[in-house]
Amino acid sequence: MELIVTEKDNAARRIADILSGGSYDSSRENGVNVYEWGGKRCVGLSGHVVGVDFPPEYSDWRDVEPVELIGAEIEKTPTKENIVATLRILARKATRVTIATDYDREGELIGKEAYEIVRDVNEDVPIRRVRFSSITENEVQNAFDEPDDLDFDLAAAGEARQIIDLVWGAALTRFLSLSAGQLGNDFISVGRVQSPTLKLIVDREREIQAFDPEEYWELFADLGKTDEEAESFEAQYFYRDEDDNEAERVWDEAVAEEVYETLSSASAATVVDVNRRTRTDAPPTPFNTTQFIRAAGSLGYSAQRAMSIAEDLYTAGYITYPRTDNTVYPDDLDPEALLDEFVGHPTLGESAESLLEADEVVPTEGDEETTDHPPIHPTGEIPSRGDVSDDEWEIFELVVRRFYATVAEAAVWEHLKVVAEVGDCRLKANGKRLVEPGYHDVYPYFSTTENYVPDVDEGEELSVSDVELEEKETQPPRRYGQSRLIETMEDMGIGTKSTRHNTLEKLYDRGYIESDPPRPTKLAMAVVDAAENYADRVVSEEMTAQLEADMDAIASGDAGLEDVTDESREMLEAIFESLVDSRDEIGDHLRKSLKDDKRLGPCPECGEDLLVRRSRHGSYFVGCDGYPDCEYTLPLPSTGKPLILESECDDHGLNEVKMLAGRQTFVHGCPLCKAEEAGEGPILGDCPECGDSATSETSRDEGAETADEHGGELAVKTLQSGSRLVGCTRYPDCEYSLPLPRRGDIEVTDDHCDEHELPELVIHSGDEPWELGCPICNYQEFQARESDSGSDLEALDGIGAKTVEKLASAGIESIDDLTDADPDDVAASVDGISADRVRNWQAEA
DNA sequence: GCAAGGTC
Repeated sequence: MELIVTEKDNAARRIADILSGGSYDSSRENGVNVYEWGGKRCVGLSGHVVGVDFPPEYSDWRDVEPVELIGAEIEKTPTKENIVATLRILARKATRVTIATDYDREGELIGKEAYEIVRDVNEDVPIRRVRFSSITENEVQNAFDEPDDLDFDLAAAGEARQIIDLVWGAALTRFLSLSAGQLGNDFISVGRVQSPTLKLIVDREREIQAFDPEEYWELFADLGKTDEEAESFEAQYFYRDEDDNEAERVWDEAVAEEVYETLSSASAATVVDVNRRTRTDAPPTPFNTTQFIRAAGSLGYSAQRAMSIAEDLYTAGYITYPRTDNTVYPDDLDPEALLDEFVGHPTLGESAESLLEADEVVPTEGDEETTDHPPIHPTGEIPSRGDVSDDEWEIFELVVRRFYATVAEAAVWEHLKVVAEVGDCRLKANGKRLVEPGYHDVYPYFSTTENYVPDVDEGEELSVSDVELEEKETQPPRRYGQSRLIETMEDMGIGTKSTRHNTLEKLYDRGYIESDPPRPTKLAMAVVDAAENYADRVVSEEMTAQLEADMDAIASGDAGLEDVTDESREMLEAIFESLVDSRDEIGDHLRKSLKDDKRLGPCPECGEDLLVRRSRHGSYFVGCDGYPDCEYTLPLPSTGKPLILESECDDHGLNEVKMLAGRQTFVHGCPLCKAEEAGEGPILGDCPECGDSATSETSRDEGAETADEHGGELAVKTLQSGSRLVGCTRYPDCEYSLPLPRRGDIEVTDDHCDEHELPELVIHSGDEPWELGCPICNYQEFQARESDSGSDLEALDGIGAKTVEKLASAGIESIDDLTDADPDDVAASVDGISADRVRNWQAEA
């Protein structure tokens, strides 16, 4: 039996299909698909099925000096047990094994991993390697006709990367985490790819912080043809700077005022130059992963989300493999045949038909041509609108239309630049018009906004109106968005098409960046600081550049794996020599930054810092750094993850808080203001659900360093809406609440309810005070009455059982009846109810 | 519980 091993299941199935002429059988072994035909079996791995790690005796971070990891042995262990097991079973019976993993460096290493598993159970079986650049009939048949051997040097290059990444990453991650005492979930990570990416974000933030805005002025005027009623158009003042370049910004206010005077007092401007030119706007190149992420980003998708949708569309067979660097369609892609698949489709058909009308369909090409996967394009399989979600459809359509665009005509713009003179001041207007929409017709994702400037002749007089002098400030550089970061990573050569979006996600998870576009936390700044000072290499792109060069040397046989990894280990040893002496200093800085990220401002009770903390249950709250001496706390909303904003509350000097919860994200504001607005009134007694006297089993967590240790109490609260209730002081962790009437002053009496140990309440409104009694008893009675009368009218202020009866006599049995009724009619037919009272109820309803 | 790289 011949065993064929591919990198993934999908490739295994397609190769089986090609080699068997469609006549393969499939079965499942340990949850792994095996395709079988005429004495051959084909099985797909799932990328790497073994991983590198240190032996178990190194696994306790506190027991091992991080520097010891540098010289530690490294083991390879199966990470996908079921696949490894299946491979072993099949390999025992095999008389020949063919490795058909992806045609790239990592594919060679994955192939070698399969090779070693096979060799382990079958010493003699011949093992060969086939390489093909895309899974098509021709390529695959040719590859199998001319098999080759595994390239062990190329695989070794990949292994060197694994070792260097693990040793540097693990040793430095553990060192920083230990120095700051951050063990467990909140460890502080460092790595060859993540750290330079983080530095990129931090460097930009430093520029922003150091930015000193400068004032400048810009001047605009509307110009119009005097002889007709054509629309006027906006023109901007400019001058020639020292380098004879056109400049629009005026840095001197006096000069700006002078120009303003000249323009305002002018009655006409003379056209001194008219410049017309056409510009071809070439259609975009085929999608690689990065450009796909960028396009999806402009539709509002995060990098991670875009990739996840693309993976789903790929698995379902609608688009090709989404992880690719390739921007050149392979020879075997027939664009016309692919366009044909869309002909007649209700929304995508028309564009395809128009493209097929061209004499020749020639796709664009990008700069990068690789051999493993084609650029992302539709397969020709089209989902029904109901088969996929709206987001999936939007991404699918984007991929389809990008393919359309790559085979469409260029667009043509006509630019018209007009320069007019007023005295010695010059004004210019840039008009543009899309004369040939070209690919924009089939790819509507780029802006095609035109700017109107009419035809004018040199020497023509134009009217001048609406002269404006605008005072502006230079702006700091903009933060990188997710897609810009991924593009920059690609330019720097760090990460791969498959990992760059995950790296960003990792930075979010580690608490290094927040929000979108991502902003670095104080912790991130401190980590980059520390790395720059002591391990500059790990935050630089050179580490990757050097690694790439070393890997090339290994692959070409000019260097051995050991030479490269030994040298790398020596460099890391040298770094650790200076690092260990500064352990405390580094740890202090990291700890301080971690606290800065959580700090809101001074505690109103003791003056220490108020910090955002997390309870054992995962909910967030504000607690005092002086705990346990100071037990001051404030609640935070239960939805979302708090983000501390730069803005401060004027009253309390606390930073405002935003709650990040996807689309439900909202600004909560100053938590102390919120607590005051919530108007916590007098404390009535223990909360029956979470109070100290509550007998609930889930109420306590021993040793939790949070306000949760104190039982909740019931207080009278006034919400922002103005409605009042009796609620728990531990809200939002405890949502216990009791209703209170909307109007009237609440008196808390000294009498207590025997059953609930709460004070009796009296409501003062109008002439006679109303004894509400214990709020729990009151609520229970209310519920009982409501279930008796079955009417929702009692929910309204001042409607009790008696009023319900009265209203029923007038045919009003529900809130709906009441809102439909005429207040005067009701007052006329029901004794003791005024029209005004009815109007109040209607307003309330 | 560390990295980065595959893949789902």
